[in-house]
Amino acid sequence: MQYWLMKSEPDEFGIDDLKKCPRQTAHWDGCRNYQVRNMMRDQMKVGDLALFYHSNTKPPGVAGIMEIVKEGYPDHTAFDPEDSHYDPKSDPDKPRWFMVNVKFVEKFPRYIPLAELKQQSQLSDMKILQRGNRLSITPVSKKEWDHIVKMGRE
DNA sequence: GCCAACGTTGGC
DNA sequence: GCCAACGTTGGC
Repeated sequence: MQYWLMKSEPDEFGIDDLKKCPRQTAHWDGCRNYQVRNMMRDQMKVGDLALFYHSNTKPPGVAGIMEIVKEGYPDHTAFDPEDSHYDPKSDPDKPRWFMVNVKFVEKFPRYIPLAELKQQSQLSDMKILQRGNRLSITPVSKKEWDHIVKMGRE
């Protein structure tokens, strides 16, 4: 079982939106980055847990936990010319982009701002804290996971 | 295969 | 709104 951190802009889709979805489940569509595509297609497994990270908001930070409930499958929004994530180079017969389904697990009683994560020496290796990191999904170690969950539940 | 130009991400 | 970092594109 693995742990992840998944970024989304709450103006587009935040943890409260996920909670309001039918069965509190949604597909994580729109990723157009190959490294992230590979993680969703090859590595993320049902039962894995992920931190829901709110990016491009004030302040950015970790809002809660979700669970992977469906493994990588073609991102159909790439086939739809009307969709903002449309990619004509992705063919339904040979899909270029993949997504997973996630289910709401928990919203932390306490939102953890990025600035606070940066203060934790135990978290200094986290991908999200490395400069220049732009991946929307990154793996999280068990140690980092436990530390962050503890902060969120304080 | 190189690399300049361009687009996007995302914190500040 | 700015801009650093990084990915992608496309001419050569």
